[in-house]
Amino acid sequence: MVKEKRVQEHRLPDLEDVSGNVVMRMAPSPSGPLHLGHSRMAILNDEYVKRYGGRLILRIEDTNPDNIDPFAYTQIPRDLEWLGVDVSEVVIQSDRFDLYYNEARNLIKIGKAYVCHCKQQDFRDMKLKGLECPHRSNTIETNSSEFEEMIRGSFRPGTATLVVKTDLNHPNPSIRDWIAFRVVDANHPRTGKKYHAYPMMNFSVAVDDHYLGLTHVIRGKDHLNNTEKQKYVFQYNKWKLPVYYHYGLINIPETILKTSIIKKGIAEGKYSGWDDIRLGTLLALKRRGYSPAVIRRYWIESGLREIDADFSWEIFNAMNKEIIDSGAMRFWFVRDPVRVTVKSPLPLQSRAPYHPGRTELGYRKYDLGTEFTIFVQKEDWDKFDDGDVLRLKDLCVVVKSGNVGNFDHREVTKDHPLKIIHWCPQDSERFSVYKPDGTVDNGLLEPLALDYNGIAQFERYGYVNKTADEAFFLYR
RNA sequence: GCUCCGAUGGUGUAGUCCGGCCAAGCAUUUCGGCCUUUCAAGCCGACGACCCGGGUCCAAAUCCCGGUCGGAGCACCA
Repeated sequence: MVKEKRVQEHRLPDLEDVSGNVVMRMAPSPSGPLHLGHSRMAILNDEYVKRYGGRLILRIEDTNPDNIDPFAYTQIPRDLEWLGVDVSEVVIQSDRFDLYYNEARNLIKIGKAYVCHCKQQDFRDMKLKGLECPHRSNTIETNSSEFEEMIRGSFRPGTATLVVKTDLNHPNPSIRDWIAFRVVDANHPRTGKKYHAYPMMNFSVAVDDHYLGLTHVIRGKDHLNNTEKQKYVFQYNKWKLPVYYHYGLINIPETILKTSIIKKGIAEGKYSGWDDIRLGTLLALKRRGYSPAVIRRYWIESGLREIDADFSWEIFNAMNKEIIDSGAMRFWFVRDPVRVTVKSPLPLQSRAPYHPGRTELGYRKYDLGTEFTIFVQKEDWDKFDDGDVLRLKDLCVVVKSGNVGNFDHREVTKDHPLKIIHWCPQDSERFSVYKPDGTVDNGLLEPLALDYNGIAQFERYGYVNKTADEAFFLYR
């Protein structure tokens, strides 16, 4: 009697309160292209929209002009396309100032927002103590006219904010009266100096989430407090709340993700660009040869749970290998080469499959003659002493004698295993593999590989993404 | 400090809501074996976990209480 195996399928849990189609969103700020960390929200949202049907809105949150890279407006949609995320609609917050202003006016009218002129530090101190700021009790008329002045640009930055009233006794000080608008004097990449009063994220997000008709919101745990703040706007307007999910924080080790650091590095010439393979941007991952499918699979497997976890490159790479291996042609790349002369009584020909599991793809064949030059890795060759017998992969068995390998009739069998090393023919060309740790491996690449583009496996070396001139190391 | 959240093998997760089919599944790593003219891939097998202490119950990974540990937030950033 064999116990039936339980079949495991990694599937995201169902969403709550789904009636018909869902409307979801992802809301990156255009500070730069998307990186691995961002991809989680994109994939999760996309998966659910695909499951239930509905719409996925890309909302670009560009309400902080100091933190915008114009390149991001065009690159983010491209990153998403590469990920296979289907965006139904793109919304840019800097197009929607009028909406935010009107909603603010409304909040003022119902007595739920006021214009405050406190110094930043004073405002914070009073909140901490649960005290009311002197402007909190201003009349609706005063607040309305002062807000219009904020909009017109009558106030200098730091001298006026619009504050949403919540509860000064809220146990969490950060939830108490929070700032909804501030005065910004900056040149916005899209709107220039047209606007002076800028909405804060918590305000514009609440308004947009409502007007865009979101049914479900999935985002990181770092927004837990923001969600609480935003709920006040929904409550004051009697709007229906979306269902919120907050997934846990993922620590992605040994990876450079911070946009500010990357930007600085590019400016200083430390990195070649957003696609420098040392970075964790999607552009870099693409260049190294990762499949977008692995990113999707990894995040689906990680699920929606609120646990903080470490990102596992080990598992990520294993998943990617599974996806790419069958398409990865095998080639010989000889690092740190030494010249070896092979001598044989009869002409030799080598024959190595492009893929050992897919022999229908054919073989790499070289006619070599009776005495010819090959290159092997110094590290390999040095492991043998004169008189040692070894196998040159897919070629022949030789006996080492200095820098000569003499043909030998012995075979590799189960009872007599021989060490097998790879090699490349005389007319191989110099080739470099760039690694994500910033180092470069120089060597020789076999002629039949030179025109190949795409994911390859350099035998006994590792998987790489090869272009005409160079290759980027993926992993072993 | 305050508020909130979480805790399943080395790692990532399933199961927890509605207690029993869980002497805990899957993946990865490691180690064996098979196959193989790559230290690749594939196949087979093994090792390995319910944070601690109480409680409820016939029965707890699952419910309750208390600890411990970890994380996030506490900006005129998003």
